[in-house]
Amino acid sequence: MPELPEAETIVQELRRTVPGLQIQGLEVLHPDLIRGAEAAAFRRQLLGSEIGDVTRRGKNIILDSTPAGTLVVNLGMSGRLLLRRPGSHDSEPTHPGVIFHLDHGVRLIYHDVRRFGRLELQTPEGHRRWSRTLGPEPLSSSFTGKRLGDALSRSRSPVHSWLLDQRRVAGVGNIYASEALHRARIHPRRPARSLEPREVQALHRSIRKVLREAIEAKGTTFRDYRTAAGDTGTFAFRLRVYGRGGEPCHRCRAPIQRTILSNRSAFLCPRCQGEAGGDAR
DNA sequence: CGTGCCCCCTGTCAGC
DNA sequence: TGCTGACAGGGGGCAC
Repeated sequence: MPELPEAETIVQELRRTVPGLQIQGLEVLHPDLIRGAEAAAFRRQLLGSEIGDVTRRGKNIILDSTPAGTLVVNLGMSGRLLLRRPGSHDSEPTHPGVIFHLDHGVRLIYHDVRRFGRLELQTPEGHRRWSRTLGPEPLSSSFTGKRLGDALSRSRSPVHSWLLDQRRVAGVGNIYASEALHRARIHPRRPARSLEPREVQALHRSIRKVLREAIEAKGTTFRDYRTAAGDTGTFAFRLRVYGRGGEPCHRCRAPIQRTILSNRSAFLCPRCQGEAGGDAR
């Protein structure tokens, strides 16, 4: 569910509150959410630690905690990281998984209906190793059109599936893959290596643009995603293809199609995104 | 190694 | 009013 813009939104909100707070209590209500260690060890190491910087890698939320290590939170499909201050009038979450009790009565609640999400405490060395398995950050200056083109040229996968692979580019998921390909006018089934140089450049630009715009809108809420404050993101109103099967393309009015690629839905405009390639229009 | 498919889990909604 | 099946922002594991 949550992709880079949703994780980034949560990080920005957490940064305003949690750095400097100590973990006074920790409830692990669903031990199956804890990766890489027993829930008891996870809890023991984090108790008493102080949360430092909050950052992001791809779709993952990273909380430095001293001396425990690096806490990596992946939200899966339905995960939320909710911040609750004492005296909050918000209703209690229905599916809490892990609750961090911080200083001053502040609670950080990991909430997840489907429990596809994961929390993992990593050592500095383990964290570096894990980070190296992910592709470049698409909003960083090191993510260039040339680098994208080189990587695409080594794969026969449909470009939509390629974009979902976190080892290629970190942070793009099903919504923004469909959106970026529509903006770049590339059919999602095109083999990655078949893209022309100008199509690679268009895709590079559209990935960065759609991610930036979605961050500005605090992400896309379809059903489960919420910001740390519990708000919905507003980018759903600005989606051009995702979730719009049968509705007219905003550009050419042709009906948007839904198709299946490696068991995930991909949305496209069959007229704007010709399967044969950029020259076939 | 790269690629495709199944599965993890719960909730919601459309169709009968 | 149920029941059943399809589907949902992700990703790990396994077979080929």
